[in-house]
Amino acid sequence: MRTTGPLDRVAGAHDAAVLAVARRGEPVARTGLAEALQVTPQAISKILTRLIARGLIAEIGSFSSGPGKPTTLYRIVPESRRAIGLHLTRTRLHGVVADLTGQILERHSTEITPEQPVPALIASLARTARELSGHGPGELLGVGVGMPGPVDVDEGVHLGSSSRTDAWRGASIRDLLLDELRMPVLVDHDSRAALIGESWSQPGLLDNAVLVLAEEGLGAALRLDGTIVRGAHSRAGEAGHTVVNLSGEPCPCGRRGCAQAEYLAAQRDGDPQRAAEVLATVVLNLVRLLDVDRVVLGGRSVYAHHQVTMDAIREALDQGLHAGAPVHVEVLLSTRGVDLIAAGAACEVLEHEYGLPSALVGPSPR
Amino acid sequence: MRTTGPLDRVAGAHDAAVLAVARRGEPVARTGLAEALQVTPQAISKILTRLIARGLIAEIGSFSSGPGKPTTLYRIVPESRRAIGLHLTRTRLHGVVADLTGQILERHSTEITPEQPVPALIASLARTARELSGHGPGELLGVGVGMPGPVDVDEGVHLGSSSRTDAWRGASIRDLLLDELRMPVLVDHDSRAALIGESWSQPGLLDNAVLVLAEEGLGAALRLDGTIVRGAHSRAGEAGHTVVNLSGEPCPCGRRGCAQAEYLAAQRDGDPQRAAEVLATVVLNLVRLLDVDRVVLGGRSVYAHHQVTMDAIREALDQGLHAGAPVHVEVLLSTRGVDLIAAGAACEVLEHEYGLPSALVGPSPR
DNA sequence: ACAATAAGCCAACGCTGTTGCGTTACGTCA
DNA sequence: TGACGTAACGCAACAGCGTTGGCTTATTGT
Repeated sequence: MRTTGPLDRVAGAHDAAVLAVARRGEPVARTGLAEALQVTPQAISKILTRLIARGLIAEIGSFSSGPGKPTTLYRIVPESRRAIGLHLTRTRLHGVVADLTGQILERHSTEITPEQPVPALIASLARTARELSGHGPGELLGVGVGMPGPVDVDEGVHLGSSSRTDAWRGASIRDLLLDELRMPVLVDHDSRAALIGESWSQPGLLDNAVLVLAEEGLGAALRLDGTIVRGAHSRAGEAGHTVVNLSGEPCPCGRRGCAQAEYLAAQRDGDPQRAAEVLATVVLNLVRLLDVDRVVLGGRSVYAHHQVTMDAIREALDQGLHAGAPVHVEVLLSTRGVDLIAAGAACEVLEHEYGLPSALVGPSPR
Repeated sequence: MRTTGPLDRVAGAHDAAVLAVARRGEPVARTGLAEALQVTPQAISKILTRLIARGLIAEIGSFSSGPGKPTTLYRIVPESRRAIGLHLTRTRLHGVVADLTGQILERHSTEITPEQPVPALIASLARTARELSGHGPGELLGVGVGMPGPVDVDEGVHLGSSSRTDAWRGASIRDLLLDELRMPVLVDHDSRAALIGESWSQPGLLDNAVLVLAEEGLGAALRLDGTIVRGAHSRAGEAGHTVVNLSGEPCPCGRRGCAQAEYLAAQRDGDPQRAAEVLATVVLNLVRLLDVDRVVLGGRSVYAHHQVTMDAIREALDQGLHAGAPVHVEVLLSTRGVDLIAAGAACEVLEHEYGLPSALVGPSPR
């Protein structure tokens, strides 16, 4: 987004809103957009002119129903921009290239040695990014990295996990990778990247949603009233360390009955049913507390037992919400599979460039 | 806020931001505001001119340090606007008048008969509002009502509690009271009103905060990244019905080990220590999940045992956050006491009129 | 008394979306 | 086949936002 004038914020927000509507894939028309953005059709013309000049939107034809001049139709140009997304775990590095709509154009996967020191890690990330950077048309916007554990997205540093010593703690992954690649880099928490990715491809649908990610641990990301929640220290989403069983399993974090401890214990005991029930409790707690209307599930551990997991969650929601009003909560399994986080990281780069700005007035008043 | 032009959104946001800074009570100067809002001093002059014309801001003098023309100082004019706030429970009706800064000017309390039918309830509310409307100078903006149970703030209707039959369920309290008083009315959930009130008087401080309210039940309100969370169906904040003890006390909502059930059971057993520990678990769960840096406690049940409660929460936070990074979470007891919710409801009216707008582009794209 | 300094005002500017009016392209019907 | 009504669209003038550059004002220090 440009930052010259003061009204660019208005223009930028409108541009982003039009792109969001267009991203859904269906052709868009002037009138519909005017209604969606609450501006006059004439303003939409100006906005579309800007977007067309930037190559993000193109005309695709016209549509006539009844008398009068036919409506001109426009579509997003997916191939106009690209972004690289990298999913980093302790043992693997999975990367994708995504176009402007979040569609995956190319994949690349590598094994990495666990507990790799930071310089070697940066080299691996850069190698995968370079491997992917050749594929696909359109301007390459940058590289997004999604990784487990708390991450400060503003500084691009990994804050270190709470339960163990960590070779990556405090590493300024963003700055190091930026120096290496000479390209914008964005580093964020894995589940947050995943949720941004899921909502990028279906704008508006996940305005009030949580994504629960069950990989090595149990994490979550929150989108409330349209905004991703990061929290005061960029640590929001630690659903794995909320207590669900006061007298339960001890957790490395020092407390008893953390959801993650209960979940892992059930898995260790070979009891996927109990694990699913723990997950269902976490989900129901989130729904009750945050009043989201959509829940997205992802992560290897969910994919492995998706049937029992989905059943347990649906049952818990049916029971738990029945007493109250007839609110409907949709439970979705991520359709991206193993690409979930890598694609999300790529979409986060797109969102950073072309997403809706959250605040109108610059920073908060101190 | 005016709605004529398209740029009023920019102006409105800036006006609100200046008011927010001024609300802290200290005199404000052009330069400081320019820095806080990230605009030029010249723009601040224009903004202040608008606000002075509306009577919201006044000049109070000048301040000279070193050579050069002295800095002109401005202050908010608290007495320029007023709002009425009503706190409704099953047995009592407590009302206040607050000025533009949220200071309480007058109180009025009444007993009401439990399970009062809706028409009588409206009459009681209107009587208290009229009683209060005479006090204090300044334009009276409207009436805010804070009440327990889920409330749809957009429609102004009480949605009915989840556990019992309810004479007020579905009552359009806002519309009925509006017809009666011919004055803007705003109805919201009690804990949400409370949090808005607390943050109104200290702008910016509670940008990432939860307020936990322990009255008849256990409720919460969330403010994340500066925005009050309402949720998809205006039901966010049901912290009382999150499970903390999978094999615990049965709850009227149908599940076992809900925080509220555990809390009330501990109180019933005359064990304030255990009740405090349940509350501490709820707070720690909220802090972990949402990464807030401030927690505000309120409600009669907290005031009665504030020492053990605060101690238990501080201890839990010390233990629970020690393993991770050195993040500091401040735990505050509300200073408003029994006025908490009534004052909050009044502030919610003020915020509706003079608060920061959340979104830049009108509605969300469908 | 005079210079140096800092704050604030005025006027012109670029940008936003809006408004009013004219143009274009279609379907319909005589 | 041609006139007419209709709906989408473009052009130009407009009001309002913060910005820019130059000038005025009020204080301190020499």
